[in-house]
Amino acid sequence: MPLRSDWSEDLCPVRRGLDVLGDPWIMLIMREVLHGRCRFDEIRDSIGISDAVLSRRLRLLVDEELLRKVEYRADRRTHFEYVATDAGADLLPIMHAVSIWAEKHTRMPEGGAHMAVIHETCGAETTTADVCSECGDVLRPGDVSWDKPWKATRERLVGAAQPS
Amino acid sequence: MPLRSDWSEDLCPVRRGLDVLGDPWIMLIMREVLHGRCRFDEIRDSIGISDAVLSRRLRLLVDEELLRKVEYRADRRTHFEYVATDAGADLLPIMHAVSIWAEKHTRMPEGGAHMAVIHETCGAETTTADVCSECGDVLRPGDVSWDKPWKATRERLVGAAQPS
DNA sequence: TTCCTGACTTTCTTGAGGAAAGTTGCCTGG
DNA sequence: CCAGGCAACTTTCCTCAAGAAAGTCAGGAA
Repeated sequence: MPLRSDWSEDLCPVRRGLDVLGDPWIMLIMREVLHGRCRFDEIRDSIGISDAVLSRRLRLLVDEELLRKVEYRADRRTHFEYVATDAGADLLPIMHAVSIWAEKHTRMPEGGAHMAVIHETCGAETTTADVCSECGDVLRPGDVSWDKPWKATRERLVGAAQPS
Repeated sequence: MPLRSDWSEDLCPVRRGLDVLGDPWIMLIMREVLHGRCRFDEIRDSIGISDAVLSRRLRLLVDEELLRKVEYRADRRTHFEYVATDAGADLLPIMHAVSIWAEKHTRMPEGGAHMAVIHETCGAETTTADVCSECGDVLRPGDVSWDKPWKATRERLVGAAQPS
């Protein structure tokens, strides 16, 4: 439904999933939100998307209930931010799977390094997508950090917002 | 590199992965190949892609070494078929992750049903993406069947071709 | 020789992507 | 009280990809 063909009525779940996820920006936007970068300009600047496209994608993601748009007040101004719903937070295994695949099968560019996914609950690095390879627990955004040596950061992800 | 922006030099593996996988057709084509539908016209007819786009995508997938194009003779004619490389076969966890997500978070259309992924090695259905939730083995295409009740099929996937 | 088929390539129109500039409403400083 | 910023979009314009349909080409088959 979002871009070209509408596959939301397809019987095969892979196709129904790709109806939403088969766009390169969707996953990047969701990744930023799960990293706590939730404002329009933060997302735009960190992934390098044009205003027009970001605006369209955010509307789509709210329609599809992967994000929820909420107002909040900071420094005496009203801002908007986009927070993940349960459906949005559940994209984490797909991101892990993509990341595992890319580390194995794409060429690591100059200055790159291995990105470790740390399951903070048990402290170990996990090498599988949806359950921790060390302790077997389901991986949820709030329990996981992404360690990016090339940026010298280790960021704990943020999970789904509680439904208001 | 494939469509619009080139993200193949990005330091983040998620972005490098999406450089190739962030297109709805790529995953569908690879799914057909892993199901043993390897010829141009088989792929076209089963996923409903236009000739021009399929041709471009197949060239891309061969360039990126997810597929290999091979000649074979059948019924006294020479045909071409596209077979998965190791990198192509390793997309399986991503497909599983997409399918698990879609079954949980998209509306099941009229006439649909749950698609079970069966790990034939142990005989159980697996509910995780990359290792069998029952026995813990790594899931490889040759050991997995997709059971689609709405088509009354249970197809064993085909793995990577041996490098020639 | 002509027909058919597999595997594309070409043509054409519509619509999405990307860059840049314009818009709107809230808020602050002078 | 007015000018200026800023956040969050929307508009405009140009180029290029998607999708539909028709054309191409080579190897058998009738």
